[in-house]
Amino acid sequence: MTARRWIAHLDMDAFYASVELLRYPELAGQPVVIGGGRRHQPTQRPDGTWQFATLAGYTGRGVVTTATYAARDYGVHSGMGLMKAAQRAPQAVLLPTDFDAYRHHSRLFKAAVAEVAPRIEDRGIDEIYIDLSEVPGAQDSVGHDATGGVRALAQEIRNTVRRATGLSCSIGVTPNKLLAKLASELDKPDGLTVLTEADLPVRIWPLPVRRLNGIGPKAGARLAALGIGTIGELAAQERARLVEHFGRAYGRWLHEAAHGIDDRPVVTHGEPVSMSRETTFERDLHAVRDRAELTRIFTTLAEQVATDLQRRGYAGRTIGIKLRFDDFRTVTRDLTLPAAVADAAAIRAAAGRCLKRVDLSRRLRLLGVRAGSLVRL
DNA sequence: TCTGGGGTCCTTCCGCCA
DNA sequence: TCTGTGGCGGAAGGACCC
Repeated sequence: MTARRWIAHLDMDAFYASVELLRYPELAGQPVVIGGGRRHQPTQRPDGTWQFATLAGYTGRGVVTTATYAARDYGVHSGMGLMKAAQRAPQAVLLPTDFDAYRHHSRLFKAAVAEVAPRIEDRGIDEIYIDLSEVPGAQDSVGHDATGGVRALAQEIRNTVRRATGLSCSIGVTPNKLLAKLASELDKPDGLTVLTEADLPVRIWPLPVRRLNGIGPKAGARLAALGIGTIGELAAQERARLVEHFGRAYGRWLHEAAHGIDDRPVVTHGEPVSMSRETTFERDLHAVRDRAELTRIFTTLAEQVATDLQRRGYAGRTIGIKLRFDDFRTVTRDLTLPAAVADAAAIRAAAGRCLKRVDLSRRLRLLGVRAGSLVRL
């Protein structure tokens, strides 16, 4: 009897907002939106209670990073412009993002999971994949339930995360990463879903294709134009038809994904590929009229990239810039150097050479600096 | 009143070279 | 020498994700 492969996907529930609720428990149950700039910091009244900003009257270019479930009930969701969110839920509390706090709690929950199951793949600040296949107990049956052992293990992980952080998470446990990612969303928040291949037709096929990790807005729209809305409808397609419309690699992937096939391993270590800093201006800037301000921002970005590289012990051989114009068109320029660099002056100089290759007659809304082709120092 | 910031990966094109 | 082919690195853009 060969061991069954069990992959878990763990997703923290409304992570940023939930971390903020640890700090401000009086906001529990209220619509709260995280996003925007440094202003809108809560201020403490003389009696010790907090005065919070609300979305009402918000002006600026920020977007919603996370919203509590109460705020989502008003139709507010991440990625939405804060101005639009303010129309839908003017009474919602607005809190600025505090990445240091989220990183701290991210480390806490990942360390807690590692105590139970050490084979973890990092997928950003609030989610991970966990290979449970070889964790003691995962292959055990409980009564006639062949998934009983792994279910108990996943429940133990959820309890451990809650003990370590006070936060809830949702877990999906399935034979692979693709299905685990889908499963973790089926009973969110604070849910646990275990699926096998046999559950595919009933639990997965009714879902819209957009729920598949790897089908975004573009592919979703193209599939819709072909009359394919659900994962089941995608699974019913001839592979050749999908290859014909989407190319060999992506067409095959679509076909396999719809049938729940995914052999990707859980990758427990990874080297960074690039490091970048970018900023959207409060108002659009012109290369000539706002030259001094742009120069200052450009230099700061180069310094930030240099600091990030040095702190983490890397140098970059390819330096690049990113510009976004007032019409939202984005261009990039790269320059590969003879040797990798990590100091601000060299990055600034290479980025400056990139900038000379761009037509700057339109006003700019964003500027970014990037280091790629990283090498360890 | 549109549309953040930090990433990864893939495709395409182009020049260079064998 | 002419033409073709194929590999490869670099550059640019795009799709997608958290």
